[in-house]
Amino acid sequence: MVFMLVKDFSPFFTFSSGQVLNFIGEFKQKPIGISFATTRGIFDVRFSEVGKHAFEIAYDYKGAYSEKEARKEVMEMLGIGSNMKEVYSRIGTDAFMKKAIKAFYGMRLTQSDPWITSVSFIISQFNNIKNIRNSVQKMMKKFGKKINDKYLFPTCEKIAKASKSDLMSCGIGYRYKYLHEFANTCLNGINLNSLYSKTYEEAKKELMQFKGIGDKVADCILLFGYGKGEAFPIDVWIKRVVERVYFHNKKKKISEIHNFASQHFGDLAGYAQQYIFQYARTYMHRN
DNA sequence: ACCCAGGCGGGCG
DNA sequence: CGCCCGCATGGG
Repeated sequence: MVFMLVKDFSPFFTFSSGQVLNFIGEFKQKPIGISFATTRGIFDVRFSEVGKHAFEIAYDYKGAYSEKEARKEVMEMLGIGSNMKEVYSRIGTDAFMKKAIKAFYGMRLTQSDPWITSVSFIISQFNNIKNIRNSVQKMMKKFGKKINDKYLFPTCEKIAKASKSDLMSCGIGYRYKYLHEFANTCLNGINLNSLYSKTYEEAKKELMQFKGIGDKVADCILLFGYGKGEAFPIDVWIKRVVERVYFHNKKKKISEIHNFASQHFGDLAGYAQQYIFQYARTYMHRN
């Protein structure tokens, strides 16, 4: 069992925000524990509140990780490597952002691995967060290796070789063809790890070659799977709010919103996006 | 019985 | 380019 103390952290906001879909267990206002499955192991994490926005984190793990790798994995998964004072001072540059930061203080950007993130966000299109999590859980149960009472996240080989009816039984619907093709290419063609060293633009271009990965899903993968902080996923909510708050409610093209995000938030655009998204979902309505 | 969900691909002008 | 349409499925 390993312990860490983390400040400016809210496990509840971090994990109820729809960045990570492969954790096990429900989140309540006072979270006590959570488990993550990767393709290599299971992490059990517990949180104890020790002060305002401060938590003691205890974790244990099983699987093919050295202690050092496990620690890095946990830090990435919880997003506890960032200096939030600095993040907030750089994205909190106007009244709206300050309000969003105050409302979700301690929400971190998390990072899972590229394969898990890609699968999750290919399923996410034209879907809702509850369904996405359900599908991910079903895939883990159906195709993941069982460790005690839990399941690993399935490897790309498992998904590539799954029968159509088995994969369809996870409730992924018409996205089956996207996921099937993606898994097969990951098995035989592209190595997802090769995108770490590419620039944001290059990596995005490559991801968007896949059917089922468009502008928004590619940005989610780059942000939540590769930690490329300048990615700014634009879904219907982000588009609406940015137009409303920053453009006097005028319609803007996706490319114009990307330009705005890049100029306004730079390499912290992804962080800004997460706060805008949560604030919009929680406190604003559709029109 | 409807309606909606962190979009995307394809077809059209 | 911009616009428009269909899309599997589960939950409210």
